[in-house]
Amino acid sequence: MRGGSGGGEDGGVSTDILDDLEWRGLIAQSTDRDALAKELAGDGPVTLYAGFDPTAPSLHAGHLVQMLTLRRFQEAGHRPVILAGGATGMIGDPRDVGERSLHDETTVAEWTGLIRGQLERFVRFDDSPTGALTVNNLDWTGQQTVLEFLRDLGKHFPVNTMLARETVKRRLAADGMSYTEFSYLLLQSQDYLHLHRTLGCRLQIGGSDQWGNIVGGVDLIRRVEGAHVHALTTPLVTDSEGRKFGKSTGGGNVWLDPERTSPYAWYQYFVNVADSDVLGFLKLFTFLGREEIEALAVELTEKPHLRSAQRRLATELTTLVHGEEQTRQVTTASQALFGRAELADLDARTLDAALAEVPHTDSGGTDTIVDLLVATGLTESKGAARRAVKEGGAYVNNVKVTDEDWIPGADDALDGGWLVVRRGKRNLAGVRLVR
RNA sequence: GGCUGGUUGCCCGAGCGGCCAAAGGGAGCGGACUGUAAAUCCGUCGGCGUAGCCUUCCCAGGUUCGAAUCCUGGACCAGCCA
Repeated sequence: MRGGSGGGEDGGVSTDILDDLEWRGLIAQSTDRDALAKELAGDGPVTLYAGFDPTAPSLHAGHLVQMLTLRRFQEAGHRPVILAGGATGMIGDPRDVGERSLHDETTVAEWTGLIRGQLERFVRFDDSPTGALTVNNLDWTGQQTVLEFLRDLGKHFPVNTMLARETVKRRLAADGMSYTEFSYLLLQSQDYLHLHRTLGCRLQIGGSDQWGNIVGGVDLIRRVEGAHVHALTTPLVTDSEGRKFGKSTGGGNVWLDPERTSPYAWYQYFVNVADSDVLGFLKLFTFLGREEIEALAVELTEKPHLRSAQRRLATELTTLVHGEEQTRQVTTASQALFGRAELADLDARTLDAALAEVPHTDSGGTDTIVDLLVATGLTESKGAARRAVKEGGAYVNNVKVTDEDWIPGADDALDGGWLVVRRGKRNLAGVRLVR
């Protein structure tokens, strides 16, 4: 099937990438599927790309689908190109909800560098024909003049087609949209054209919300070059309640940057995935094969309380993003803190290691439970902390604390001087008593 | 450029001079039940030194004993007209 680039390097590679993607539920829309399948099966690697705009200093879990899909293609013998949107990030892809605020050049440049570093962890870079490349669209867009943009590029875009796009229609029906965002399509289309010309890129992938932008590039290439290239989108991943994947229950994003979302919190996010979502997520976000996932499905039905599927999902993804060492630490911490073992039985070393993974702080020993909840970040204000105590949601060393003025005594300290403070069922923090 | 309507807490949305830290819903949070799941039920949901005080209802002024509510100016959005 595949060209001469040697068998599946990481093993377990499916014989047909599109079938595998289909089975995983990773295909939302695509241009001529048969033609694409034929090209992918042809001699030599197909060069494909996905673009990522720097809209924040870090990527979040929602970006994983695309990155992992690039990797799936690479493992199937194709060449992935990662595009960092240094230029498009300055403009802003129109969303349904409303105009984006612009970030200044320095910020975008900085963020571009940061997300680029994160992206490069997911694919393999080497000199082989399937070795990945990274590009930045600022390199070919930054120097372009207004006249070039309007004459050479703009001429190929009928406004009526642009107006017919779903996002544009929705925005015009709601809050309207600036010319800036309206023009975004042209830049992304130009990217595809550029990569087609310079790297022979023949496939762009992206989220299903990118369909219009991607097809814009396909059309442009057909008009300018007379070539037929492809578009493939992945579905917007939501959980069974329709929430966008990668939003923590608190509402914020789950970030790849360990400074923003600790590896422990990252792991916990996936451990807590609902039963009804976990199998789908295993298909979408891991490289486990059909048999393994089916085995986990059986386990999920027969012994749901073990949460094997969730644990596996969390372990796989933490390893992928944070590495094996971190994963070992957070799983150990999770076992210690959520395990059935008595906290008092844990030794100082275990506690040190486990509590290092959760928010922790020092206390002189005169802080009340309310102060400790605030100091560890378990609650956002003293009011919220008092509420937590009043509602019976505050615990120290697994014992409920009901008095707002409770102050830890010397014999409350576990080995190593630790207190394990908990809010609700699963929000943990460490406090080290220092006197 | 003109006219009309709009801008309220995380989101949606009521309020139209005092009884408003602001109805209702959603999300979130806590509890019960479980399996660190879902569903359900109950509670909670601006901040603080919590029978009180402070900061909020696009922004800046003003009227008033008192303004989210009235007036003036400004910003932004929508619809219609040009």
